[in-house]
Amino acid sequence: MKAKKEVTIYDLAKALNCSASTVSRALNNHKSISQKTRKAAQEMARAMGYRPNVLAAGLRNNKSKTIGVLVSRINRPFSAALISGIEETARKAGYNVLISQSSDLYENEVSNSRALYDSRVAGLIVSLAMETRDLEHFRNFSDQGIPIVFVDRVPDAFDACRVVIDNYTAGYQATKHLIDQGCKRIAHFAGSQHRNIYDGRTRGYRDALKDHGLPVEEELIIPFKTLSFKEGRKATKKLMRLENPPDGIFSANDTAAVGAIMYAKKLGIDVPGQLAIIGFNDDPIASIVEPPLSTVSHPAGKMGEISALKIVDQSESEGDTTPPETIVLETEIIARQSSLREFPMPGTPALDR
Amino acid sequence: MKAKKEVTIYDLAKALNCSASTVSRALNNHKSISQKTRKAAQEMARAMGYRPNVLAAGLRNNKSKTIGVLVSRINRPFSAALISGIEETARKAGYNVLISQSSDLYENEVSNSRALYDSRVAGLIVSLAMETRDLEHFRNFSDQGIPIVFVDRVPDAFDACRVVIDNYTAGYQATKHLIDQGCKRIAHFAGSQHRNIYDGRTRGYRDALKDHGLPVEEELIIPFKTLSFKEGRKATKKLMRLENPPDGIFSANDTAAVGAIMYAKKLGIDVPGQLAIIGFNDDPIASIVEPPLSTVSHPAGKMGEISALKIVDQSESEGDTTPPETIVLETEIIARQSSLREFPMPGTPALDR
DNA sequence: ATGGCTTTCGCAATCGATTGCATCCTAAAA
DNA sequence: TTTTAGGATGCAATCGATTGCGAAAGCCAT
Repeated sequence: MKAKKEVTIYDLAKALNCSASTVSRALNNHKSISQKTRKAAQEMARAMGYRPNVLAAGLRNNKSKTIGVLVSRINRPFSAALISGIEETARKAGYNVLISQSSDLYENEVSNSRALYDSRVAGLIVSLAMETRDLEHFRNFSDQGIPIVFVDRVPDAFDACRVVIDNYTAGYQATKHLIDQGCKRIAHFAGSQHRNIYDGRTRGYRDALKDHGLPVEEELIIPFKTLSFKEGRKATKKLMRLENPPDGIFSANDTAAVGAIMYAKKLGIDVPGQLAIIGFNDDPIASIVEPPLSTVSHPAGKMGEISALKIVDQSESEGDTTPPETIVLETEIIARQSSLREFPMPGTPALDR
Repeated sequence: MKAKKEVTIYDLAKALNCSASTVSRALNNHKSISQKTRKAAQEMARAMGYRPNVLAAGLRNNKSKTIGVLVSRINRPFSAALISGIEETARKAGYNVLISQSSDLYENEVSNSRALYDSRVAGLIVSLAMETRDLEHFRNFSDQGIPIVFVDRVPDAFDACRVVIDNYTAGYQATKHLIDQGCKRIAHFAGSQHRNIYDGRTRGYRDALKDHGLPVEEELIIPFKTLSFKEGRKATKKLMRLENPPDGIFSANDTAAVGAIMYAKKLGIDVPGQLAIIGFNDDPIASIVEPPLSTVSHPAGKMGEISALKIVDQSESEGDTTPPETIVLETEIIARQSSLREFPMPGTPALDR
C-alpha cells in the first residue's frame, strides 16, 4: 500500500510552468492553444506518465466514457458474441463497457437500466427482456440526450437506433427452404409473439406457406415459453402424435430444434427423411448435433460492433440530431443435413468439411 | 433534451433544513448522526428521488463501486458463465461490472488492465491470457491496495486470492476413468504448459498412468496451441496413424475432444469401443455430440460468484489484511457414452435421458 | 448555575478536470 | 505611433460527495 500519487494536470502545469486550464486544453487539442504548447504538454504528459482521472472528467461533464450494455443473459452464445463485438469496438474507441443482464425479467431490466443511468454511461445498448412491454425506464436516457441503440430484440415504437436482422425474411426463407426440400406440412416452434424477433419469424413462416400454396394450420404452430431443449422435445412429442404429423419443423431457435432432433432420433424418426428440421442462430451445437442442424446464421458480433460504433458516433457528435436509424443486417440460411433431402443418404453420419 | 436536474444532497439538505454533510452522513448511516435525522434524510431522499452521483463519490474516494473483469475471450462458454456469475453477484451487492477481453494476447491484457485501473475499479477479477508470463501490470493494483482475484487461469506466484479447480486431480480422475474403462494406451491433448490449468491436467494424466502401471509415452502427448476443433482433428489423424494407435484420449478441453470424435467417426473408428474419449469443461456441445462426450464439469458460474464476493468483501473491509486465500472448487466427472464401454452397445445412438 | 461530557451537526477543504470569461501580448492595420 | 483584432493563456467557479476538525447543544452532577 505505497499509494503512489497519480500525476494530475496540476503536476503537469507546474512542470510546464503554465496553468492547469492550459494543460487541459492542450491535451484535448483545444483550438485556442498554440501548437507548440500542445506538443509540449502532450510530451510532458507522456514523460510523467499522466493518466486522466476519468471520474473527475465524468463528474464535470456528467458523462463517462463508458457504454452500458443490457442483455437478457450473458451466458448465451448470441449474447456473448454480441458483447464481445461491443467490447472490441468500444475499447478501440477508448470506451469501457459496463454489462448487466436482466435474466429476461422486466423488473431487472428496469433496475439495471437505472443503475447504468446512474453510472452516467455515454450510451446504452439494449436487447430487450422477453417480458418487457413498457419502455418508460428508457425515458431517462432520451430525456438526457443519452443515445440508446436497441439490438436484435427491439421495440416497435421508440425514438432510437435499431440494429436488427430481417426476421420476417429470415423466417420466410427458412420455411421456403423446407418447402424446397419437399415438405408439405411444416410445423413451427414459435417464441413469444410480443418480441419482434419471434413475431417476425412467425409471420415469415406463415407467408411462406401461403405463397407456396400450403395451408397454415394452427395446430402446427406451437407457442414456446423459453425455446429450451425440453420444450423442444415436448413439442415434438406432441406433434408426432398428431393424426397427421408434420414432415418439417422450423424452430425459432437452435436449442429447441436440437431438442426436436434428439426426440425424433429417440423415436426412430428419420431426420431429414421423415422430418426435416431447421433452426435459428447457428449456435455451436447446431453444427455438432447429429445430423447437423440447418439454421439461419445471425451476425451477432457484427451487430455488437455496429451498435458500439453508433453509440460512439452519437456520443461524440453531441449536437447533431441524427435521426434514429434502423440498420438491418443480412442473415444466411445454412443448409446442413437436418433439412437436406437430396444429396446425403439419410442416416449417413455427418462430416464437417 | 429537457435535461431535468438530478437531486443532490444539497437539495436534500435544503429540504431538511440541515447541511449537506449531515445528509451525506445520514445516508451512509454514519454513527455520529442521530437515528431521527437519519430516518428523516433517508425518507426525504426516497421522496425526492435522490440518486447518489457515483462519479462524485468515486472521485472523492478515488474508487468506484465497480468490479473490473479481464478474461481471454467473452465469447466462450466458460467465460460467459463466469461473467454471468460475477455480474449477478456484483449487482446484488450494488456493484457494476466492467468487462474486457484480452483475446489471449499479453499486450491486450496489459492495456486492458491499465484501462480498468484508470477507471478506479474497486477490484479486479482476472483469468490470464494464454500468453501471459509477466505480471508487472497487476502491480498497480496491489500497490494501491486494490484487491485482485485470479480465476481459473491463475499465476503461481502473486500475492492475491485465487479461485480455481483442482486441475491435477481432475486430470488424474479423467485419466483414471479411461483406465477404468479398460484403456491401455491413452493419448492426451495438452494445452499450453505455461498455464496452470493445462499443466495441472497434464500432470494428473501422467501420474494416473504411472499409478496404474501404464507407461507414459511422449508420442501420445500432443501439444496444442488453441485446443480447437481443427487441431483436435489433426491430432487424432496423427495419432491414429501411429503404428500403435491409442485406445483412449483425454483432451484438455471439449472443443478439441469433439474434433476427435468427429474425425474418428469419419474414419469409422468406434467410439468408445476402439477409442474412448473424455474432454474437459462440459460445454453445451459435449452433451450434443454423438456419442455424447464424457467430460469434467467446471463450476464456472460459481467461480464467478465467489470471485465477486471476494472482491466485495475485501473492498468493504478495507483495513483488514486478509491473507490471500486460494479457494478450490469441486469438479465432477460426467461419464457419457464417448467413454463408457460397459452398458451401452457400441454404436447405439445416444439418447438423453 | 457552572463544569464536564457526550451527542449531533456544520464549515470548509478536497478529489481532478473542464470551461466561460477576462486578460495579456503581439502583430497588423490605420 | 496608436489602435485593434485576435491568438494564447490564466482565473476561478463548477461538478457532487466526503470528512477532519471544531463548535454548539443537551444532559447530568455537584
